[in-house]
Amino acid sequence: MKPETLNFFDKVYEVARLIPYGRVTSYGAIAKYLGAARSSRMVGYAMNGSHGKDVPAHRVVNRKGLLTGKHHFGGTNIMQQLLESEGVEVEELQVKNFETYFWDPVKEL
DNA sequence: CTCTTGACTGAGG
DNA sequence: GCCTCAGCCAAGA
Repeated sequence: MKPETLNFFDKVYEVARLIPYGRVTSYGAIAKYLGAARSSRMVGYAMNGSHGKDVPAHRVVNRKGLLTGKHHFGGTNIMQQLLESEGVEVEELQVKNFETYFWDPVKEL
């Protein structure tokens, strides 16, 4: 299929789906991979429609490893529990050893 | 068309 | 390292 036909949102979803199990990445990393490094906010904005799709949005956090989007997972600590169930240690909405779990699509793909 | 909203980021103090 | 400010840009009203 032609990538040109894919919307910005769709591209975000595809990259998010490529995030390995037990790993996390940042909005900026995804944006950069898409060639829109300055549209990091759009990545998060796009995740609003990620529900109902196979997008592991819980593996996407901000550059500090903070689970800024947890409010979009039902309002509770669902996002954190999802990560912990994958082996990612999370403490107070923040991923521990973030650099260790960090997965950069630009480098890994 | 203009204006607002945001799951962000980098630079400066 | 933390806090604050400004820039970024797509989508929706």
